[in-house]
Amino acid sequence: MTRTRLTAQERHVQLVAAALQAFAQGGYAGTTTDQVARIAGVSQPYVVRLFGSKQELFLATLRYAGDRIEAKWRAAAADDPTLERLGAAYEDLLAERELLVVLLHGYAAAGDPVIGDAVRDCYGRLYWVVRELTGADPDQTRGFFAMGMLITVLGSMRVLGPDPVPLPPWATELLSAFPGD
Amino acid sequence: MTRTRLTAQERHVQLVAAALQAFAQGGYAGTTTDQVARIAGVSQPYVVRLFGSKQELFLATLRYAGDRIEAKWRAAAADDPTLERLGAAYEDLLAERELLVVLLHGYAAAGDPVIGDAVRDCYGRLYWVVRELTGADPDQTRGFFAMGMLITVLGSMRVLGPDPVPLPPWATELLSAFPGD
DNA sequence: CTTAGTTGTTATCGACTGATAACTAAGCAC
DNA sequence: GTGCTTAGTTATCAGTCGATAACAACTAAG
Repeated sequence: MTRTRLTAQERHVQLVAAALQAFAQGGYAGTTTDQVARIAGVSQPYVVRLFGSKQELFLATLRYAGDRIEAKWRAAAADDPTLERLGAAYEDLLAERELLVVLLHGYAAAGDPVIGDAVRDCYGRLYWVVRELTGADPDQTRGFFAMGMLITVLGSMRVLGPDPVPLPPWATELLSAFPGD
Repeated sequence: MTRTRLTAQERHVQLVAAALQAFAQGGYAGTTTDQVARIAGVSQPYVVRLFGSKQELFLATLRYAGDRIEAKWRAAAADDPTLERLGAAYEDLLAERELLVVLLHGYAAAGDPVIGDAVRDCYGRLYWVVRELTGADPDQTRGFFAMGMLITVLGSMRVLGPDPVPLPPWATELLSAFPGD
């Protein structure tokens, strides 16, 4: 079987997808470029060369996650430009938990100046998108993002989303009146 | 100068404090036992031997952070057993950002089964404490934790708490109507 | 003083990891 | 088909890290 050669651009896309899986699982420091390479089926040095460094790959992955969330929200707003609709769209994203978890890793790792800048940019972008799409005032928007962070954390803890752990009592109670379920 | 010898118990306490600083900065995988040892002024192998493994040290640090938050809330509730009061107490904890950030690292790293169990236990404990102290219903409690997660993430991003980064416009707007400021 | 328990250190190792360099081969233009 | 560009590999390394083992030093009891 002859390997199919991809363009550098196609390989970039494929590697970011692989990195999303890997980084969501292990975080920035806890993931090796070799793990990403194996998922994508290429050699480890090639990953490093395509992105320049592991950090650049992580930043690209954060940007990708932000892009996906923005796109999801824009699609939802085209249907109904309300916070409720966007909230439902965000809950849908739990189906691809890696998207949210990799950003959570980014927030936690914001102590690193480079990652901090990237993650603040991402958050700010999403903030303006929500305001632009829904016209919600800052107070409502803050409440929206608060619930979003709770969903994100619960998703990361496997209490929400696919393949949840056996739910402890506190979790079932906390989620009992959850709009989306 | 002769080194002061501490009891193993005192050393444990001191090392958890050091680990809190270090793990908050770099996360679980991104922090070395040597960094923790240097902060505490002991040798790296001694840290490992006292806790058995790096993972045990991290778990001890998570428990400590949970304990501190619980204690803060109990003290606040003795003053006034309302969600508002506990929320103000939580914002006060931003002064010790490491406490919140190390837990955030824990949530993000919940993909590891051992850390996941620990972090779910911690979250559940805090959930019951809030309900017990304030008598709030699940719906109100969920809103409380949602705002708590937003505060935690913004604190980790250095947008809230001590030594903030120069605030981008989205951040000032998001915080404009913030109760605590 | 001596013996024993506890606190701590230095020495060392095997495994791992990101990165670099040198090399190979596929596709495309002419 | 020949030569150039681009995609991808193997080989290798210097640095790092958690862990283990062996040893040293302080303290207290009898």
